[in-house]
Amino acid sequence: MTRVLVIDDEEPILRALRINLVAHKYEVSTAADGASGLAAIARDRPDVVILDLGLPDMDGTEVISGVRGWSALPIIVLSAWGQESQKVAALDAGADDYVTKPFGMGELLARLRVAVRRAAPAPDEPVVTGKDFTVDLAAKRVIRDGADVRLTPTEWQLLEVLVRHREKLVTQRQLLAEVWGPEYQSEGNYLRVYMAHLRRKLEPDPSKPRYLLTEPGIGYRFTANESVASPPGGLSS
Amino acid sequence: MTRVLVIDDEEPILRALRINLVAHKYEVSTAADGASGLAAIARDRPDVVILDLGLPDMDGTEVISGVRGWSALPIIVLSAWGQESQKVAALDAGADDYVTKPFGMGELLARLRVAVRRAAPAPDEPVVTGKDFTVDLAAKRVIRDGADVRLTPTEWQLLEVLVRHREKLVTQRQLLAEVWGPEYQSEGNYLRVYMAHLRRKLEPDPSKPRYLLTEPGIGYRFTANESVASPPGGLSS
DNA sequence: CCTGGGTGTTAAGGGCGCGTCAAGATCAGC
DNA sequence: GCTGATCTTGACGCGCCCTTAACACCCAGG
Repeated sequence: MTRVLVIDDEEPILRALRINLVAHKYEVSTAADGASGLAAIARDRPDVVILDLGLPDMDGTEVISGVRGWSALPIIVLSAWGQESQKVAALDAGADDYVTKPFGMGELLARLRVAVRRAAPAPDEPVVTGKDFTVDLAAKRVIRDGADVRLTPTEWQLLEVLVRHREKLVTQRQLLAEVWGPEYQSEGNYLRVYMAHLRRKLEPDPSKPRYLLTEPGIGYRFTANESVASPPGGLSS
Repeated sequence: MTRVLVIDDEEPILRALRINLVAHKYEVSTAADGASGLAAIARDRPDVVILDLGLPDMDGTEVISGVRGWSALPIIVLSAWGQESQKVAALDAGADDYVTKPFGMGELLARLRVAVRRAAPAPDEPVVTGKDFTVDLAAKRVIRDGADVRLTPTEWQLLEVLVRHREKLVTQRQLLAEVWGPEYQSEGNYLRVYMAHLRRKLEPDPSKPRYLLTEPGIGYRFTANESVASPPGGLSS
């Protein structure tokens, strides 16, 4: 079920949106100001955000750029005023769409469908397999030696981010922001602890990782093919 | 330059759009009806389409679904009427955005930027390859003789700056500022040490650099093609 | 031939990031 | 309220990376 976060301080609008969204099979959560909205995004990770610009505590574009610093999730902006410069500012700050009040619920729902449709471009290979285990992203399962490997929620989130970017290097900041939230970007300890967990559960020899590789000082990389030969020239000094 | 196709049958709107878009550095082509519009999309492959729904020969949603059958290029719909059901139909048919006339040119340009921004997830050329090695900026990976070359964080940052400005000369001050920070602009030693590291790891003959060239007294240059031939004839002065 | 500025090369030491472990805190289920 | 699992937090040792310095080299000019 698609999860929508509505950030708005006007009670009637909030209620109308909630009723309509729930009726169309969305899972709805709400926040009444920008600060709690940002916190809710970091905590709940909704699939799409509907953001009213007329918030009591901060400017709407601040909320947008606060999110865009670490996530690309779709943001649809609502606004009461027709100020064109405000529309331009919000769109350029990173909003995906802009709807002016009063708006028709049918239109908002259609724009919501567009945003969600566009954000789900991953019907490709949900199963990644190494020689020692298989990761099924869609089924959220890891199979090793024919048996399920039990992963805790945090372990799974971390593995999922790495597998989605397989073969690519993912920086520590990016991993921390996507798994723990943007305010944890300096807690490098978490990464080391949970990478150790994953390696103990997945690697044939946890002390010599073949799949979950460390790039010292930068981040981590998940790789399925073992094309890690020793360079012929060597690094000998 | 971003290429925009405008499909509209009203001459004044067409002219206004063309003038504004060209003024903002877009490359503009036009079509006056749905059939020629579809033909133009197939032939020219524009980066984004602006489509007026009020076409003489066919319904706008037919044009949209005709495109969506084989391409995901961004489509922004223009319409004179406020009919909500029409908006919903166009958006559900696959349009990315819907702007109602009369519209402000600033808003349309902002929505155009959003569409282009979203359709171009690869703004930089991530892979640069020489004859002896390959640099993959997106994956943060260097491959030489089929094997990964291990680079330390500083080595990678330095290489990244040089590759981003490939073929261009980068001054020492600029390199120092981008890798070590603006307060290190006089530490010329660092540069020489790390250039030596990179050359030892990447160059076939580190003492005779072919890719990481020194411009004495100014800075360094990364070059992939060795088209720096000396004139064969003897026209020396 | 000598001199000096800019460059290339190498080596050594100190600091820091990484892996590891374990105990306390927090949460979920019964 | 208890119990087990999970998350958080701190400490510690090792290896590697950055820094730094010393020296050889090339070239231009005196």
